[in-house]
Amino acid sequence: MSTENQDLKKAGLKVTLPRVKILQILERVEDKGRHMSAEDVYKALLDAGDDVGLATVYRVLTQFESAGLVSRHNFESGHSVFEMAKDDHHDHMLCVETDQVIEFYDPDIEKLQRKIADKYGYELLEHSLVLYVKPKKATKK
Amino acid sequence: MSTENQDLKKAGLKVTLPRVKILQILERVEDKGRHMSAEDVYKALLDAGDDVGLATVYRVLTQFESAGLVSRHNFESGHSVFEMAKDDHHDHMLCVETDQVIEFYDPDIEKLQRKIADKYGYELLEHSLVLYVKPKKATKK
DNA sequence: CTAATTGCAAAAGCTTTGCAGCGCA
DNA sequence: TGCGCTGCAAAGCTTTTGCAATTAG
Repeated sequence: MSTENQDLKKAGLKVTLPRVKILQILERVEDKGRHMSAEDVYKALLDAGDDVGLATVYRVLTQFESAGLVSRHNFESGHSVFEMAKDDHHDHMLCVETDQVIEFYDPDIEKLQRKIADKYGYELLEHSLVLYVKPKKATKK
Repeated sequence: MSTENQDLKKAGLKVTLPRVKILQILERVEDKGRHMSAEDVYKALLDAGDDVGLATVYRVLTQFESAGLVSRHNFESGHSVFEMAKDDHHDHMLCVETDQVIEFYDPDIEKLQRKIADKYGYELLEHSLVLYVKPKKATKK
């Protein structure tokens, strides 16, 4: 049995066509450094010839999020984007020109954040850090 | 003439009751370490007996943002919150228990962010950093 | 006076929900 | 077979927009 199906079972979700397809789409796009909105996933399904309702896409993505299979982000206001959940924490860099998503982890930044919260008398629960970037100009020869 | 009115004129906006009132509300709440949504501002206006339409609140807040008078944030998904614009850049700490907003600036974090973007071949344009925190437990005597 | 502004209501995105029928286990 | 799942359409929220009436300068 495929990995996707095992993941679904483990999450207590029935192995249905919409769920499997959506997982595959998210996995495939993962390599390209892109995140998808519910609408994106929906269109990808239609393009692939799979007739899945938009409401189902939303429901499935929400279930996946609860199950810890995917993470939801709200980079741009107005809509959510999703990515396959990773085991390790990471922050995001978003290229405003190519829409590329780069994930990174910096222990120093993590440490500084805890220190700052502490300084103000708080305990850090979680954080959201997004860097908006553009490609560096090529250096002149 | 009041400061608000000068700010409005400078922004090329006519000095109208809704705009003055909204500015006042934002300034007043500024001291309490809170940010307001459009709906919050709208309710505050009604409470104060000022009959301003919700659409106007949205329009005015958007104009203020364009004019650089206020900043818009999208901490929680689903809606925007506003604060009076500050001259200096700062990030936010959000207490999940009291809804208090603490603003902070850490030069080391700023520097690290530029360094990380650079490492990946990008130039840092801007960033969004929000720390979600809760009050530290009181230390035992 | 006249262009800017406002209020109301309608409409537009994104997302959720109710319900009847379909399908996995 | 039975409960979970899906599709469709309708509804919910936040925010925007069209338009006629109002108002600041």
